[in-house]
Amino acid sequence: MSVDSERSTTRAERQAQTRERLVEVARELFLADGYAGTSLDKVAVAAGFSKGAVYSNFSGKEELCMAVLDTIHEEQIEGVVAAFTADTDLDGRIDAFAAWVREKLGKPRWTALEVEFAAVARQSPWVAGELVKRHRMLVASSADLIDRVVADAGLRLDISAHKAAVALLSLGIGLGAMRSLDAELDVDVFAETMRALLRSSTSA
Amino acid sequence: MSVDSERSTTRAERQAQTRERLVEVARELFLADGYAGTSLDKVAVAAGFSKGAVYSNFSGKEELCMAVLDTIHEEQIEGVVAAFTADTDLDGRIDAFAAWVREKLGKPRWTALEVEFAAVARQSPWVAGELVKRHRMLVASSADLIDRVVADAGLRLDISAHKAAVALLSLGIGLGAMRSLDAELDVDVFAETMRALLRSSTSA
DNA sequence: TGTTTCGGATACTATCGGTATCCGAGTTCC
DNA sequence: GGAACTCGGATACCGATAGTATCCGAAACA
Repeated sequence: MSVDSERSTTRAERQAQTRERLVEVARELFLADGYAGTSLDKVAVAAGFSKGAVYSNFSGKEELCMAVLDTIHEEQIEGVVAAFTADTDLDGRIDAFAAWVREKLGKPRWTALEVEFAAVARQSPWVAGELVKRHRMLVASSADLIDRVVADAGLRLDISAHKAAVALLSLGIGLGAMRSLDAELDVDVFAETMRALLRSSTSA
Repeated sequence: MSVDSERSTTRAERQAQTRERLVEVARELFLADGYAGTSLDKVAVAAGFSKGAVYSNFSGKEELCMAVLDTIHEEQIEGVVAAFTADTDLDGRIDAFAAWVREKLGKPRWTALEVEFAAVARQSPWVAGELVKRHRMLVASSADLIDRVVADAGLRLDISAHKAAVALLSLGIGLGAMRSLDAELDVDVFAETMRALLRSSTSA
């Protein structure tokens, strides 16, 4: 346990920095070129390391990408919650959320990565398990959020909040996937469908 | 131009048979193990040929998979049209369609392949272009179908048939992708969302 | 200061998509 | 009917890349 105040970086800190830098660079490359299109060597070199650094910080490509996605998810959730807790009425909140969706699905590099990585799960039980965990968590939080927002507006959904959450997430994923293929696809479909879902609710 | 009635197979016929057999075997393997999980060598050997046979019938793995997907699409479209032209009222048709969706999304090997292959498009302009062509065709036919069915029932959608088609397709894709990860996912969400979309229509 | 630990580098292997080349049966033309 | 040619499919090879085995040197420790 050194007390050398000069060397500001202990070994663990250095490794943490390395890991962070790798995730940072990998995030850019994965988003730009996709999962398959990004080799670990490219990531390592772009970060100023060798492939060995990747493997001593992650079990492999899958875990690296999972770490990248986790940083992305954090930001996305933040954005959604912000939209839905905006200090207006339900319509205003839906508008804010729709705007967020439009922005995120408009440049769909993120959803494309998400979908591509989900495909990897087919070959990797570990990825499948981790994604299911995150997915269930996401559905549960979304359902909670929907419940709160709808109750806040004095309504009661005809469909369960859980099902609404699944529908909206699926729609977002599917729309993102299609949009990443076809740039001309109209993304406003999401907002309209959401309104249709919420319209089928009665005042509590 | 031989008139030998005994040799039933000319060279072109043989090649067509080879191609057909390759697609057939590839379809099984792609559906079972996914795109990435299926090597061309496996396909060739399982079909009783060598990799050379694949490359003299297809430009590569992508074209082979596209051929496989085309055979699948043909069957799927048939199923959907059958459901929606069943000789009952709108509710009955929706029920038939919902049942079809439940069956197809329940064992989601097909949607998983679809989504995985869509991810390939990111690295391949050719795949992207071909998929966009098919996708637009599918949206257009679906919109037509919806238009006819809704008009048949004496209704008028609030949302455009085109947008409804995009929404339903996206939802199906997204739900299929999620379902292929999480076997416990409730697929009936699709039917409920579809009803919510159609409920937001007024009698013409 | 000698010893141990371990993060990261280097060298190597295996897999797989794709290319170049070859062979021989089927086709054509005289 | 036989010589010349065509081309579907086989074989051998290349390049990229995920993953593994091993090594090195500096930090941590006693």
